[in-house]
Amino acid sequence: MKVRTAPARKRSSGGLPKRGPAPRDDRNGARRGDTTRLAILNAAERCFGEGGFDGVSLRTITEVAGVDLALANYHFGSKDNLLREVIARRARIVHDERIRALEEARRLAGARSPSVEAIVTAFLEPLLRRLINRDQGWQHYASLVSQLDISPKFTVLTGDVLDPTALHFINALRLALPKAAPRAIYWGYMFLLGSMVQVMSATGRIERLSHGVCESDDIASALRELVPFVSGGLRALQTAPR
Amino acid sequence: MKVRTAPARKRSSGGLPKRGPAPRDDRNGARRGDTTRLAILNAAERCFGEGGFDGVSLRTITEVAGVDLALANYHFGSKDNLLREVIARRARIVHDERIRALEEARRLAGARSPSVEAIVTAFLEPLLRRLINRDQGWQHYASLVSQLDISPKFTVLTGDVLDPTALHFINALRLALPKAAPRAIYWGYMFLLGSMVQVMSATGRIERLSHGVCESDDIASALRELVPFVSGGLRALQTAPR
DNA sequence: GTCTATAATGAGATAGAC
DNA sequence: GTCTATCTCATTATAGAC
Repeated sequence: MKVRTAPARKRSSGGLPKRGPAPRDDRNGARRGDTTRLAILNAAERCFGEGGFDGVSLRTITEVAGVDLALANYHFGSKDNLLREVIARRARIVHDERIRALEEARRLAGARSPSVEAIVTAFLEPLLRRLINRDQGWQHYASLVSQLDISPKFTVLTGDVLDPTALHFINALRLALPKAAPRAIYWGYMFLLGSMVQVMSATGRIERLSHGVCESDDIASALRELVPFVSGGLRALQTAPR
Repeated sequence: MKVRTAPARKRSSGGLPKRGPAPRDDRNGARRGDTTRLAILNAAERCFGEGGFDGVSLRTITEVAGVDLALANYHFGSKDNLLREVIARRARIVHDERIRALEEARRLAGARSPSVEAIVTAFLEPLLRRLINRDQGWQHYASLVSQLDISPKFTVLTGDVLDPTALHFINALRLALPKAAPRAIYWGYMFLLGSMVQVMSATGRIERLSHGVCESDDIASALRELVPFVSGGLRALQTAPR
């Protein structure tokens, strides 16, 4: 995947669009193009989540969106950039909510550090709650992010968007686990990510392994195991011999 | 990815090849085609690991292998089947060694169950040890398996090969953690997988996050954190409120 | 902003000579 | 078993009419 500069859509040039008054097609005042744009964005999210970035073509995406093929490039410039915008849209929301949850945990803890459980929950809940609510868009987003997280090709892209969140929580964990070495905290954060990703990727594997005792899309149950697992794991890093 | 029946290579038809005596090209008695076959297998492993299954073409793979394009289909029938053989080759080895390590742990534990640490180590070590030794083939394999593990499209393929191992270790964990609910064990195994996958995928992300304190390819250090993390996490599942 | 049409390239797979 | 050549179809992206 080559990283290119985004062409086409000239919207951020500061002022108003050069053309005449924007045509409206619903009573909320959205421009006509915005609904196509949104349709492509949603279709791309679903297709990328199910098939992976390289496994899905713009043709498929625009078909699913019910729009013309050429509109993908018109609105997003390139497939790469479409992926970027798919990620950015929801990543912003999760980031903000995680930071707010972390601040709330700090407020509740007063002068002391929040517990590991509180920090881990502040990280996991904002995204997993939306999966518990069975929001399809978020489910596809979660599946996509999981795949990008593992793939060596996409770390640059995901890093730009996800690293700021990571640094906040690594810092919080450091304070909550004063006896753990920095190295342990960094790896611990990766393990937290990895465990979460297994829950988010919804591959259906746990159904097979458990003969139906567990279900990939029962995120509420998974979260009840995930928080103690990760918290217990992080605590164990404090006492590990080194 | 369509699952197809593998054509072309007629070797398993029971008897000897129909053609005359196999041409030899080295003193170990390998047939000429076997070295091409191996070259393709190795190139595919590397390319798939770095670019993902859909991100790499047979053209690229055969170029890397230094052989003609048509030979990929001649020897493996299809791209799908090539992937299958790439995985199967090493999965067998890891499976066998994991089972042997588990049996050894049982022998050492005598009448009691092996410790969680011993079970987790028996699972992790056979594969991670090869990464510690910086074996490039295994590194690419590990990266590939990590990606397949997350992708919804490939669970059927990976399941066939990897599920038997999983069931053995889930069973062992059940005995080592008698107070944990079955549900907790299944999810715990997934979290173990997820944490391991983060170590194996070697995306370089931890370098960025830790400003060089940790390194993606320092698997020995990662393993020293991974075993206590996972073991502590699994133990915490026993006492989790439900 | 949307459409038709097409450029330009790449994909997996195969037929047939050697 | 290997190679050349090619089939057939899909790919991203763009040009230009409306």
